[in-house]
Amino acid sequence: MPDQATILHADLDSFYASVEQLLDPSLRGKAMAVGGGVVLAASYEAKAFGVRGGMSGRKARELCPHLIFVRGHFDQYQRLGDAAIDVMRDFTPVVERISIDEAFADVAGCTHLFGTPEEVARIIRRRVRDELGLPISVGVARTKHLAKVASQVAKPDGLVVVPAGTEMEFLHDLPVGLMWGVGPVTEGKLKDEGILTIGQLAATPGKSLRGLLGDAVGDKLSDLARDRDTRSVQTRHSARSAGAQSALGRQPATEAVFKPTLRHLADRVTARLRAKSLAGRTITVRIRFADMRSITRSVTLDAPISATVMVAEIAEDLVRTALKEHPRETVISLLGVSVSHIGAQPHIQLELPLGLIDEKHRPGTRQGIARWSADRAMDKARTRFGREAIGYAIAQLQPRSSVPDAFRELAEKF
DNA sequence: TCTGGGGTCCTAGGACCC
DNA sequence: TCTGGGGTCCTAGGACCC
Repeated sequence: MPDQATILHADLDSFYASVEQLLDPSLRGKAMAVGGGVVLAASYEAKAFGVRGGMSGRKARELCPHLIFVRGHFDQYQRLGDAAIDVMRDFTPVVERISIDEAFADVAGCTHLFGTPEEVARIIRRRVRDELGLPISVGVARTKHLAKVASQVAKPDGLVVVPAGTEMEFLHDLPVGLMWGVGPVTEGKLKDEGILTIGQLAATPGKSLRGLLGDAVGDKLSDLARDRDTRSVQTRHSARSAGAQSALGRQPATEAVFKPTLRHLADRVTARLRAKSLAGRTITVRIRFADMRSITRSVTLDAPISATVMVAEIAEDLVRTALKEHPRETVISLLGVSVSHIGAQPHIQLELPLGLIDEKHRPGTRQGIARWSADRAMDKARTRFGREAIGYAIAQLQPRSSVPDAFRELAEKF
């Protein structure tokens, strides 16, 4: 365990909204949001009215009648997010990006070149402001968790350093909701026990927390509240699953609806897997009904697959079976397809999966290989001519979704 | 308050194995 | 006839994060 505060967590403030205010000066200082039906990001001026990401556009307008909505400039988010992370990489290669607008860095190895971690953090903030025109908050601490909490405390547009040795003091009066891993449900359970601050959490016996929250969450929160975070900054990590989903509004739960939708979703997911030479053994579908309750159904094969039609047909079987189990549900509002148990795409798929797949679709058969080859050819054509240039005819019938494709592309970048 | 899309990890019960 | 114990895998659901 390092004994110096060398971990930085940097987080671009209200990122999408800040970019829009950068691109269009007339938006600066105003309550504005990116999105329409749903708020994807809100400016600080809008947040002052209670507008939050994920909120419906209608609710946002109720809270803030003069709210300005703008369509996103998604290519710019990608470019500016990359540029901000690259500023951190100018100091150290030990950078762990955790989203489009957020990253950890460990500067332990570069302080002899650039000064103390606090000085590095100041330079990063200044450069992102000067070179990109964006506000970024930074936390500096001995552990990832502390650095992350510190950057939240630093917002907006601030810097908070937690010197080594002062961690418990820093955490003591902060609300438990600031901890990584405490959401509304956990916060509610803790509140019911009278535990409101991280100091109170640290004083609660681990055994009680395990009983209240389950073994894993109880142990994790015990450790974090007592500043026992041993995670290091990871520069690489491999994906464990890949998925796609689509909200449908209100659609009848019929084959005519779910078949083309699943084909489209399977195509999106498997194209991404094939682009990284990956394949997965477990196919999971999610169905959300009219009342927003959702169910999942999954099947695990003996061998990994990545062919569009194979994933699509398995997904169709799972949905068909699940809908038969819920005959009273006649309306669906969302479908999702996800592939997990991901590993490298084997060159020749010899293992035969059991379960729902009938013989002609097994990966190791000639048909399976032919389909995989056809998908690879299609992927190449798309790379040259664009995503919309080619696709399974049935998947092309999909109506345009409420979310711009550019945002989907962005969300895929992990 | 009828609410988008991409992920990660954990839990609990059952099947199965030694 | 109240009948072990440990481990792994699978499935379905849920909490959480950005």
